[in-house]
Amino acid sequence: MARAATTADVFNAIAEPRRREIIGVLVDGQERAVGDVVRLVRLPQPAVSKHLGVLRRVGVVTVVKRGQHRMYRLNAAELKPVHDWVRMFEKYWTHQISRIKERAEQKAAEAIGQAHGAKLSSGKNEE
Amino acid sequence: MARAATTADVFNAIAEPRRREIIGVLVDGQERAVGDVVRLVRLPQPAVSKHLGVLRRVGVVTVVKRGQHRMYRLNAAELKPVHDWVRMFEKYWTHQISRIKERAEQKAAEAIGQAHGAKLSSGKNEE
DNA sequence: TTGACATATTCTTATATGGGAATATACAGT
DNA sequence: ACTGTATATTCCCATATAAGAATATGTCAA
Repeated sequence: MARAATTADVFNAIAEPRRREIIGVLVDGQERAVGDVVRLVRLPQPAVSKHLGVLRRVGVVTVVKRGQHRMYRLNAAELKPVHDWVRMFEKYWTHQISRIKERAEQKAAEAIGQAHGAKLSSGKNEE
Repeated sequence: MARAATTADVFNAIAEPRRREIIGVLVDGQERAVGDVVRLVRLPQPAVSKHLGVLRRVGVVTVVKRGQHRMYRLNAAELKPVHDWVRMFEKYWTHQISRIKERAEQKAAEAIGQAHGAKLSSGKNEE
């Protein structure tokens, strides 16, 4: 297999910097025509159309035709999986002070792991 | 140009599901040998080594040799950019009740937009 | 040294880009 | 119908995978 399609999921879709830029333009929840996005992100129109196409296929944006314009709007809910996933690591940077706390938790976890008989590496040279 | 390298930045690195899985294994901050990761994620060892290589190049994990093992540890700080970016959209799902609030804000923004001279065509249609 | 184990690297191959250029499609106004 | 505007699509191409197989490298132990 090759790399997953950019439309495979949100994580792949937002991996592209320009797509994040485009999302940024729509962050206010307002709908915008393609041309407006083009002006704001300063990319060729075909490029923007393609990127919007990817975002649409993943559900991150929605479209509605209005006259000769296509109005795109952010569907932020689709970004929640990313937020949910990365929130697992929030504790690591929320308070720099918490490093001490982390250490403690780590030690605790370590102890539990040992008690549980979790077989880690074969060597038992670890303290 | 082709697609950006998976090692181009954290966003590209975590786009791969298996890599997120591997990160998940290291979420407790504990260091683990490659073999342990292999057992936990149930992927061929070369695949795991490659994925860990990508994560290491991006800085999401760190390695240290210990005997014949290579101990990998999560460096969660490198994931902060993702968290920071996606947090821009947090408000859209934090309280479902906030939809009302959003509407209000949207209206306000819309008004400002109009005043700014944003041209929105009239008429309403869909397919 | 020999052998067993742990991990990385080097192929190959099928697939998917993203950008640019050119073109097609759709719609609005006259 | 004709023209201008807005947006999407197609084609080409350089590049980068990710998985699998095979192999190489590195390290411990007897």
